Amino acid sequence: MTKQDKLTEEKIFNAATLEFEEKGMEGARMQDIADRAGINKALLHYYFRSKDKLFLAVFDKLAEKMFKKFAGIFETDHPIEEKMQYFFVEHISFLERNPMLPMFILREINRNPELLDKFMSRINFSKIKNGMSKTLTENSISEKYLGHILVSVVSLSVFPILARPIISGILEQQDINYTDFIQQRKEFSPKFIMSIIKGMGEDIDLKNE
Amino acid sequence: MTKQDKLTEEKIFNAATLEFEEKGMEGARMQDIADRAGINKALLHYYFRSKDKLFLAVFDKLAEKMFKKFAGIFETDHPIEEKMQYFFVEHISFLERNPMLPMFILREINRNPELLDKFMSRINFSKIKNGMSKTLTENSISEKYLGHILVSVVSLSVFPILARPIISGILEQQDINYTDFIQQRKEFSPKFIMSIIKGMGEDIDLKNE
DNA sequence: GTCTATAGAAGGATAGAC
DNA sequence: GTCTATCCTTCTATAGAC
Repeated sequence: MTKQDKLTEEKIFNAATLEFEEKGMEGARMQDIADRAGINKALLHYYFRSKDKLFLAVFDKLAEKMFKKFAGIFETDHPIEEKMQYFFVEHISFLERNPMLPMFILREINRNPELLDKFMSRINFSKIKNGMSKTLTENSISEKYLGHILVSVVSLSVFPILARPIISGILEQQDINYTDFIQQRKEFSPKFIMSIIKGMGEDIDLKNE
Repeated sequence: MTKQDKLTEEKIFNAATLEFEEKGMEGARMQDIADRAGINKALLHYYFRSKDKLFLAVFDKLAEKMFKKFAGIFETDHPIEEKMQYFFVEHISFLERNPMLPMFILREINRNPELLDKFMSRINFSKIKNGMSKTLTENSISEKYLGHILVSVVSLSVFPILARPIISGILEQQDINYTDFIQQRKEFSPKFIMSIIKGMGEDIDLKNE
């Protein structure tokens, strides 16, 4: 493979990534990808054979990107409070730079459930699990609540990005800026999670049974 | 309009609702809608003129459905704790019966931002705002945190439904059933929100400034 | 490796008979 | 009001020249 090949393939792949991420498999057009890459439609097929194969390559890269960033943040060895502060700042900042990523992943898995396997193979859940279970023990919370804490963490960071247009629309009615709102959430969300964990420790119904 | 007209139009509309909700504007096929309604493609155009008009009618109905259920739950006049318990049970149960609804709304607004206006016109935010601001005052929390509480509430109820395939996949690895998990969330989520509100009241950084 | 031209399939929309 | 047949556009994919 020559230098020129690599360059063209990369141009195509990057163009396809932008196009698929924004419009999804069903909305993306091979012509638009070619235009974005500054080449011509036939070349797409020369390098990737079909739209489906091109899409799968893009999905795989974006699935890895989504999870790599996510898991990496959890791997630190700090106390839970700092870990949460670090997580929300880093993860929400990441999502601000990649605002289409969560919608892309969820939309495409919803469209074609077979993609879930591809996505799951990118996930190494044990790392996250290990990083968190110590924290739970310290707060005398049963491990069976790990899932509920993690889902809450991800909900609080991802949903406000997913629902940006709607949230933005409602905030505007109150003269609040969406971007400002998101900055505030980087600070508030870890406090919210700490409150939840603290509440779990106190609530007899949620404590070790 | 005869009785037969009404019946056919209804059959078409219901079939279209199922089809659009599941596959979205770009994934839905007029042929599939016709098949589902047990009639033929030409009749779709006779009643709704175009795919776009049919889609808009469906979107409008589903936007109303989504918000009606949502706001209605907030309108009760009970103390915050009961209100939250009621909200999560009712809203998550609603989403279990309509698991595609949140993805549909978010996907379509993301695809075509013009739909946001249509959606916003279905929202009467002041009702919710009034219902909640009394609660905030009682807990000596500034009204400027209303948005953060509401977004957190919706995040916790909607995201676990949106991300069902992924969450389900991860839970399976731990031998946990997704449906059981969701039942638990009906009980836990209001506790989480109460912890957050309580934490706000105690946290000097989040208190009235 | 890259282009132009075009084949071929799919899907939305309409004409016209009943 | 409902159907069959068909048009027309759009889009993926390939053939073939350079």
